[in-house]
Amino acid sequence: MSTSMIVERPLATVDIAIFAVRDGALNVLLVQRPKGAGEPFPGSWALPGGFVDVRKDASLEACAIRKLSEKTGVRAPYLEQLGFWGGAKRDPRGWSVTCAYFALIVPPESSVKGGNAIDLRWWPVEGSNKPVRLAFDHGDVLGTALQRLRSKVEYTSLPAFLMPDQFTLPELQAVYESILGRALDKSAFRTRTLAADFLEPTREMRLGANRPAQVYRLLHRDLVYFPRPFAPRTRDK
Amino acid sequence: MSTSMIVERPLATVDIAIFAVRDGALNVLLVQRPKGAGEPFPGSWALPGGFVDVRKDASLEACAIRKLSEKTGVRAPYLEQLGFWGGAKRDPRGWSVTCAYFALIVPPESSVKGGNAIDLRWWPVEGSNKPVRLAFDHGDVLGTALQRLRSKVEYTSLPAFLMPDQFTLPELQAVYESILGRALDKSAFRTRTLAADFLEPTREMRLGANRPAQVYRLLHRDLVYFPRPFAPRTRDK
DNA sequence: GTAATAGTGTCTATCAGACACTATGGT
DNA sequence: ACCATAGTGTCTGATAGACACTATTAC
Repeated sequence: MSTSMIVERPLATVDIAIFAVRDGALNVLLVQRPKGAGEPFPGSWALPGGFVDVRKDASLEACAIRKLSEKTGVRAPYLEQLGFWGGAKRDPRGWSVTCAYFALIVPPESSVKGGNAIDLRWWPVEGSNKPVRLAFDHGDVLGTALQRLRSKVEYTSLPAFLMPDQFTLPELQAVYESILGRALDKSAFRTRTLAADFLEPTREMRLGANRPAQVYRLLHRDLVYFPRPFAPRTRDK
Repeated sequence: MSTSMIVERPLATVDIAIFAVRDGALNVLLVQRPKGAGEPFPGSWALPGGFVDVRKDASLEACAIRKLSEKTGVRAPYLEQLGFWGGAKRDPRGWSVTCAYFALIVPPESSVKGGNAIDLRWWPVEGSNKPVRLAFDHGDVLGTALQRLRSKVEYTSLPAFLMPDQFTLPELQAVYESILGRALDKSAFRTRTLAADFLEPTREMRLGANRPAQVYRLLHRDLVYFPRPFAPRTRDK
């Protein structure tokens, strides 16, 4: 049971499924694997991430925040644990464990070139399709992340973290609808959202070719759970 | 970015929060740390677990199932991922990651001595108190496990996995109530539980000093989500 | 019968969905 | 005035909690 018994340690990586809304559609950020000799899955797309650096990183979360900041420049994302995947076969280099995170960000205005990242690309998550065949078991990881996202959208304020600082209720509703893939009733949406008490009206109104909309901002950065999920449609006439 | 760059790998462990109901109360299984020289937290109680064995274990889940079987003899527990904890400071032996699982079992009739485990003990989880000061950051892990358990009890069939093969509805309700720490309405409980369609009546009745109760068994081993959580009390007169 | 618990029926408060209605800007 | 979208009011169906009621056994 002592450390000396441990002959071999698994590889340890951190990977992040980073989501953002671009042009009204949910996107995930992927990175292309290097093509050097001995690299696993050369040229394939993968979730951003990599080995834990036991010198630089004080914790797994610090590691995730570092990687996310390196790739996107975003410093305060919504970040939660997604899960872990570990086994002998998932990485040809050996027994490996990945601790996967789930991040929601507001996409940086410039392209996502916070660092040296030219092999970085946003991929739309259309329907339930995976963007491409991903490296390692990242297809599973991304699938789990999408499941988590869609499930939490039913009963939490998650999509609020995909919004810019200022937004209107119809804009927020559109994001809910685009992730859920179905329309929601305006009245019910407004009632439950405002009752959940995580939005604060600003003094501004969003002007357009119609009646202006109240602009809101987040009151705090906590995830709020609604008392019930959106009900499945009852009257289907 | 290649493997050769990795000078040091973190330690990788798997730990399991194993819960069971004993004498009507929720218990967690803990193991006492060995007292040998160089051992971290000698004599402290900890969650069962230990290093991943890259020779024996095909995956993290296989590792968890192996450890659980070694400690309890139970082969088909309810098992889900709980989360991961990793950092430089949590284990004095070095930068370490633990992948923590969450298991619900029916306590073996004999004491929990499936293996060589004499330093193994069930601890009641009274109120929200931790049983003792635990080794490593296992207090945090156990706290998270309890939170998860209590939260899921509000809106899933989780407690069914703490029941023996055959049980009655009042028995199941008692388990819900003991985990939640509050009474539930009998009628509402029956309606929602039976509507969720994961119980199958057997031909047996549980006899006692009163009207016999229908005995049920699980229809399948999937976790069922109720459409809503138990509502907070509305009429509090 | 009495005690005790299992199980049912009924009422009501709540609330989300449906949907029609009003409000308010641009053009 | 007309359009388009923001925002509100009202009805209704579904359902969980409350709680009283009935059912069935042991004694």
